[in-house]
Amino acid sequence: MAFGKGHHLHLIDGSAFIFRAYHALPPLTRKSDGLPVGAVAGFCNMLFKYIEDNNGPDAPTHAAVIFDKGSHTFRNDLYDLYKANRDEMPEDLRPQMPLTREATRAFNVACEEIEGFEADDIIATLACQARDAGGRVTIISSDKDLMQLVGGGVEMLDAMKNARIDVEGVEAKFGVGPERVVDVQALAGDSVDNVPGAPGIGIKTAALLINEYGDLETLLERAGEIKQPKRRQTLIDHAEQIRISKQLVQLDCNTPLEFTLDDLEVREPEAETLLDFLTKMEFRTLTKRVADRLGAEMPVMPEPKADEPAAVVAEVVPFDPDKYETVADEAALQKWIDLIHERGWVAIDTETTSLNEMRADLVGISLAVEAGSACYIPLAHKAAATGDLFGSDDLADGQMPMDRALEMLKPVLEDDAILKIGQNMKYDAKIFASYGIAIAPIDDTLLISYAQNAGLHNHGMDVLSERYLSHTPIPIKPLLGSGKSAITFDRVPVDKATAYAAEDADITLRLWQVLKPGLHKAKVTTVYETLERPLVPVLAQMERTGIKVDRDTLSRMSNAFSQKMAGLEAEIHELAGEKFNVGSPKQLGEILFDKMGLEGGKKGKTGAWSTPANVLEDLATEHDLPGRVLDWRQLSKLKSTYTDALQEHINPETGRVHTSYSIAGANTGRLASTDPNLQNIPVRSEEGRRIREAFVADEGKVLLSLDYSQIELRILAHIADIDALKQAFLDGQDIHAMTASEMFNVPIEGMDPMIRRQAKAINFGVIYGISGFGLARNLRIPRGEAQGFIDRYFERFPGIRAYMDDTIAFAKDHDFVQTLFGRKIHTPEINAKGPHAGFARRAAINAPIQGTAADVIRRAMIRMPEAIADLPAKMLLQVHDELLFEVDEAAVDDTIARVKDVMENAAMPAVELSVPLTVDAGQGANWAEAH
DNA sequence: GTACTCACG
DNA sequence: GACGTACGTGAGTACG
Repeated sequence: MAFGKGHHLHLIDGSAFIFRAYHALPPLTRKSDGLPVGAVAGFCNMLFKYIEDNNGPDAPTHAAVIFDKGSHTFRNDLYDLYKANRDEMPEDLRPQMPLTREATRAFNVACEEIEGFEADDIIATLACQARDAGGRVTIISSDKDLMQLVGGGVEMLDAMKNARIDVEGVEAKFGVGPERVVDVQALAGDSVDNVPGAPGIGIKTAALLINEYGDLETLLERAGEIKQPKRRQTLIDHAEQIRISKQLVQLDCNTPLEFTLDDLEVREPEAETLLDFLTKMEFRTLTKRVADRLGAEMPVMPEPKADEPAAVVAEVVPFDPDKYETVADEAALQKWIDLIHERGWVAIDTETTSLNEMRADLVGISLAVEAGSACYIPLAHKAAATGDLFGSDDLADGQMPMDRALEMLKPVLEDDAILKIGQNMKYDAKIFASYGIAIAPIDDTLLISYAQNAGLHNHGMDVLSERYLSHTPIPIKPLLGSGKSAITFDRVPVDKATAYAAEDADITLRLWQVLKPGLHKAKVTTVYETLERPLVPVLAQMERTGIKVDRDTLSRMSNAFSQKMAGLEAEIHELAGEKFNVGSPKQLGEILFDKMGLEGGKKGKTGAWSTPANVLEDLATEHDLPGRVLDWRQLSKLKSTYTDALQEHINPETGRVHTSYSIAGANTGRLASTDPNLQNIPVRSEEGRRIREAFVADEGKVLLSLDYSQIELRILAHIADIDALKQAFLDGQDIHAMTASEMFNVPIEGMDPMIRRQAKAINFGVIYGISGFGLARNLRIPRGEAQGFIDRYFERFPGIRAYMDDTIAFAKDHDFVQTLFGRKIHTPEINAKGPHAGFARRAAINAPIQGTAADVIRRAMIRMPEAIADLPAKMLLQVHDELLFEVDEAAVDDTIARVKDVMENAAMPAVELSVPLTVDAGQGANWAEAH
């Protein structure tokens, strides 16, 4: 029966499948000969999934995969720049192209291509024919160029989002119906295909115009009527270019075909042909799945040799918790250790009783050696006791002794030839360190993602799994519960623990397979290998060392603060004439602005009064109350955040505070310190500064603080290449005084401190992406005056303006900015419109400077352990431009010399800065003295 | 959970 | 012409 009513044609955009497969998978190769087959593997998986998903009641009666063929088409004759901006096809993809055709035929799906025609035109022609014959059509593609075909029984299916696109979908995308899509595209152009369109007109404006004038021809004829002068002129000037653009985007429904719709009838795959092909490609898992599906026997496949790592499994293996093994005895563990030796790598994850590594006890270890192949080794799970709400303290059955397991694993974990892969390896490294195991070498999926994707998204396992594996990990919450009833992992039943823990290792391994090749593609391999990965053992050691904090000092201060606060509170209530919660900005606002009627208050987005310090400072001239509140707030902050909270963080076993640094916390490359944050211990106010007296050196030792002097300004001077600034640094001048001297024509000798202060504010402002508003607020001067300063500054240092413009232009082009060491910081909002834009611009200006400084100190830290290995000195803390050490009194001078040398030369040899980096040193019995 | 406030570089 | 603005963090408290 000829194709007609009741028939349903599926047209698959083959190129789209290929490119998705290519980019989604790591560059896999065929084991036997190294032929690149990653895209073919992904293509086959997608095709197989498509076939499996389409055998229901709405199954297609006809189907074909359509490919492009030849690079020159009639569109190139119309416009020689058509698709001229396309990158060359990647080297390792080219040889896979014929294989995708072969794969399609092997699946017994019609495979069509015509020399000199784009797939889109063949699809258009077939869709028109099928529609005219009264049948239905589904185009499987997300290419917006094909949207013009939708309607009259033709729909699209975006396989990636699994979303059907009908007429309404097209209208949502283009703002017009399918029949006017080409008109909109002709106006808007298309940067992907290099279709010029009308400059300055995008989809939104194009749809607006087409809807107003009906169609493109009418619009062009009546262009003179358009009100907006710029738009009118654009359309008049570029009418011809727009008409050509329309021809470029208009699909051709009259492609000469050498086959008919009836040739595309759906056929069952032939088992032998298909399995032969898959076997030839050496797709083990897919071959197995296809064999199962077709009821055929699994063909014999060449086994990977035992003495070399197996090929990365190319196929997408489904997640299946039932497949994970619980390892309960030595024999089972030995089997896994053998597998690890065969592979040369293993993904590993530890389960413990606490997120705080210093207090955590090991509960179990999970391992994964290939996608879908993972195990969990329970080691300290507690038995569930009947009738006892709190469970038993006895160990559960079916676990091997922890000592024995660690004894067996230690040689593997410390084996130079075996790569240990983890997600946030610093955590696991610290756990293992507490059991005397120095895990190395390592890879860390969190850091691999950070190196290539900083600024785009977070790098936690949940996010990465969703994003790169389309898989939602088993949540931990249901296992542990929350709040008071929460249990620790050792109380989780072993079977549930296995499903959860082994999956984590499995996910980690798959993430590594997907993400690791991306380092090279993004050209950040060096960043990862010199700035991220080596930091893991360094920070692990620093965190485990911790810093001694004197509880009595904190406790005494806390009591003193309490008393002062009580006095202030009474005064405040007296002044207010009523009692209220001084700590509530909402209540305070009501007292100040509603009751007392003071001016100058602003409300936040919740409608409550906002009472930040700067507002209270202004009000303090009017009334006594705001000043008291400011004093109270300072004490409250110091007490709650520092003197009280810090005591909670003193580890009872070590008597020290062990912060945790997140390597991937800040987008710019800075570290972030948590639990507690030791990077924001007070220093600016005299009262707060005394908190630092509680950070002390152990007996017989001294604290050393070494910090970079003006590192960000030096880096700015280098990057922006400002001769005057560079010279000032070379001469060892006071940089703020020099700036003031240049700007205000005053001599450096005997300079008014106010002038210098203003110059200093400007220097900082420059680093932050200065604005008149921001500077005005900071210096508390009128906005116009601040703007005058900025103008004068740029006049005097034109290179700074050039640097800013260049940086923003670079960010707009690339969607990222870079540090001197190649670290990429993505700026996804840089091309956004509206209030985000200014924000993104300033962040883009700041990121290379802040990031380069962060890179420098990272390099210093990574070199430090070796540099001070023979000294009785330990590195304790990092505070962005400062490193804190604890050292025997006798070795103070040696340590200072050694550390200074490492820090001042940290940029070299990778980068030779044109300004010197200088480091100041201080020492004392506590941090207040040392700083 | 979000908003506000404030500590640091 | 109006709007909203210094960059990067973490944490404690109030409040719905």
